[in-house]
Amino acid sequence: MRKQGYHHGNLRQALVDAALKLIEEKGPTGFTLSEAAKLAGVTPAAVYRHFEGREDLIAEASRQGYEIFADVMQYAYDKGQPSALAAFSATGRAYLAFARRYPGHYIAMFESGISVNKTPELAAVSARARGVLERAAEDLSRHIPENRRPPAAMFSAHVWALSHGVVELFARNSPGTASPFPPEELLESAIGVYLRGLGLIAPDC
Amino acid sequence: MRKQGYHHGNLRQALVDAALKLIEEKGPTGFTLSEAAKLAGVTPAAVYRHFEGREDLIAEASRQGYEIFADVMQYAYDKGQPSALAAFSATGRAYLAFARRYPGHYIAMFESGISVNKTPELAAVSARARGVLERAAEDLSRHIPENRRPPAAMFSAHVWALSHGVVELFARNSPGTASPFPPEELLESAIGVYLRGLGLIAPDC
DNA sequence: TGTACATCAGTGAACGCGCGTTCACTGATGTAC
DNA sequence: TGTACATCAGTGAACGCGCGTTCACTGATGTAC
Repeated sequence: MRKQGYHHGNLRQALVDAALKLIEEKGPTGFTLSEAAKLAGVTPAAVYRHFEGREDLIAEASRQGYEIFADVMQYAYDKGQPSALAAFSATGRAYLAFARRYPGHYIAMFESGISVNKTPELAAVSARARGVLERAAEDLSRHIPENRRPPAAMFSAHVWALSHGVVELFARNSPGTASPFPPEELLESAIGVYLRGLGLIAPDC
Repeated sequence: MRKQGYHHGNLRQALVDAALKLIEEKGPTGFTLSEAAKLAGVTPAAVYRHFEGREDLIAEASRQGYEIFADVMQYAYDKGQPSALAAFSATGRAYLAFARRYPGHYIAMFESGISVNKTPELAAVSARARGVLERAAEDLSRHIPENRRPPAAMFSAHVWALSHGVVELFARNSPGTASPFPPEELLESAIGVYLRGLGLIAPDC
């Protein structure tokens, strides 16, 4: 995607990529329109040919992140089938894997302060992602005796929160809160204990 | 703490309070030195009589937060004694309660990007807080048969991550990720399932 | 194939703004005698 | 109790900076004939 003359060729995506890189490096705070433009080899004013402004650019970065995120979760879910348990665990792992592989997207999605309701497209794709995890939870909840089955939405919220917490606290170098365990192990073991608590896997293994 | 004349009386703390209020309202991004000074009824330059600069002010806000946080956790732990289980659950609940009651502090501590190693005092008090949760986890882990007991540090990391995730995703109005459950219930139920998974509470109740 | 022209995607200069920080200053306070 | 003076905690003006955004412009591209 090198700029070669007056016209860039694919400036829109180049700007998104630049934004993602900057967000990853400096956080959503550190990201500036001007710097993203510079990184893409273009004048700040050029950005306005493709986006309404700074917020709009971040929103697009976030949208692309949710798109990947939803795909990744869906893929993990499908791969775990037909075992509801395997599908559920896989989506949890996929969450963490996504956060580690696409940190810029992750930050744009969850830490940039952009509301998921900023645009209809963003709302739709984030709903799709949440939907996958909720479906996995629902499948799983059918294996629990009906009378003491907690709502599936609660399941998925639990795992979502757990995954997000692990990412924020332990998968970043962030607030010095180093853990003696790698995040993957932490999440895996937590989900293991959790599923045992639901009576979905054998008590000792 | 009203300013009455040329001298303020307690400007240092007034600035911290102003910073906390602004951080709570606008996030760590939205917080500016100048605005905090204005809120305290003082010229931006006056801030430099009490702090080295913007970062230093945030660090102090964070430090005060950790101080309260550690106290709250300690109190919860003590109150749960002598039951290791009660003490452990109480610290988890205390985490969430703190986040809800002191949102400005919480954000300064965990979302402002200030490293816990910024100053020795900050490092010390954050270690104290973490220590309480780790001790609660250790007490609890003694009730698990030794041969299949996971490390206590892992426990506490799990609960810490879960609590943080619940706060970030569901206890804020933030990224439109509304949940049909109140955060307290979410955390309580998740910890319940988790403890059941550890075999520490009865399978069905 | 060649020319005229519309459309598009960039430029570059300029803007107003609020930021963090500095500096010499001055008003208020407290202490020594 | 009163005066002189050191210390302290503020002021207010100024700075340089980089930001997001606007505007009239111009160079490149593609299409019609």
